[in-house]
Amino acid sequence: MEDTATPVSPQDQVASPRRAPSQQRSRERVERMLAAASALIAEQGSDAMRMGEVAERAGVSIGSLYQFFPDKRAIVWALAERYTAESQACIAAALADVSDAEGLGKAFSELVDIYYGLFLAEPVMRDIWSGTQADKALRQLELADSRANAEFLTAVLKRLRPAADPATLETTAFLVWQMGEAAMRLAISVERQEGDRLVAAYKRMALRELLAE
Amino acid sequence: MEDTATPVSPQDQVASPRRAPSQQRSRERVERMLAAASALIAEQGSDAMRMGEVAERAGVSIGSLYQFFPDKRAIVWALAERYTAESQACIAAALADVSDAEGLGKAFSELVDIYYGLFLAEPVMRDIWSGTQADKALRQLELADSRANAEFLTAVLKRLRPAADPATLETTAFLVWQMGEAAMRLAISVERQEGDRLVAAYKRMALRELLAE
DNA sequence: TTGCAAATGTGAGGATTACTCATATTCTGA
DNA sequence: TCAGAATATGAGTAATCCTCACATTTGCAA
Repeated sequence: MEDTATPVSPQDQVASPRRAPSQQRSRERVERMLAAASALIAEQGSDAMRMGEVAERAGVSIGSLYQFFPDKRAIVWALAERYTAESQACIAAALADVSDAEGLGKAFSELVDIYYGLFLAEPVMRDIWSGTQADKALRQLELADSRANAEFLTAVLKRLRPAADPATLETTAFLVWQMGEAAMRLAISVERQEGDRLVAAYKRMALRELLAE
Repeated sequence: MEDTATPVSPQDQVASPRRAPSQQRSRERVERMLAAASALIAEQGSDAMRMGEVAERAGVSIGSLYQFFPDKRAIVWALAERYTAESQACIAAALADVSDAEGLGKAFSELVDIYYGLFLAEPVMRDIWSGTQADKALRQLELADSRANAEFLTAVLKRLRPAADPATLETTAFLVWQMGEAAMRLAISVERQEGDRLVAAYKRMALRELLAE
């Protein structure tokens, strides 16, 4: 008795700028809007962020905000996109020239530390990735990002274990990466000391899996 | 000023019934409210659930709803609490008499299958645990639940590996359990086939960790 | 039974907030 | 120079959570 599934329900749609700023003036204003949003998220969390407050702090009208962002989530999404783009390059570089088990262990361990440090230090990043499960657009972005990152890991695994089934390696890499993100979220939501222990435990667990044959 | 002492910080406080129903009549009505909420969540998700709609479907006024639930999240929380209470007993039973590695492997594998099946079959459970990251009260409930479940696992590990450091075993069990919940959420958000593979990969990974020395 | 306090029931309306739109202003290119 | 595109504005709209003053029902002691 269900309706025929619509290909894309409005809720799932990824929000993109309603109109790309083409003039220098508007580009600067959009930057101010994002900066204001970022500051407010750091202070209160994205849920408590009010559109009127973003506009006021950016020194623009509420109408201007909606000129470039179709809705509230689009602003958060735009910020999230920047983080993923930045981190992706970093991850690619760290894993690019890994060629043996020892190298993987070292690179992976460092990556986890960097990520954990980022989560601890960047309230905006923390907030955005916490809300990730609830917001479908964000969830899709995170999944896409995670798949991309997992591919770097898959590439390394294929070099280290050429005999293994490629599909299995892909699944393993994707799972390990996602578990890492979940471990980070968990770690930052408990006491710092326990968080550290959990991250360390994750490292051991992940490496055991990555290096198993 | 208020005589009713409510020593609570509004944001983080776990929402409990504003007033426990003491008469038979009101208990039945509260049940109807929860049933209506459950149905609506199954249909549209808890985010799209409207308080007015819950009241209407339960055949009560909006005021009655707020007589027993301080806010919208409290309804979701009440439903979540039931699921956790139910599943906890099931988990305790499954792990209670595990005494060797083989038994753990079997019991754990079955538990994962049951959980995965539940997530796939129960839209309400799926929805509630998806929103878990965003809602602090829900997150706390899930953490508490997870710790409780991890304790059963810890007890088993202590029996199997009496020489190991207890604190390490506790961390391992908690992490493995949380990773399991994350794996479930991941698995149900991708294609069924990939989800199955991810759950299988999680099983291998978790068991390798649990049975390692 | 009767009376009364406590428990419960009600729904119009207050308050907040995301978002729109008619209109005004600024910019760009020919 | 000037038409039209891009941008800016903010009062107003709509949706929705939740309150509150008042009505009704229930439990129970006299």
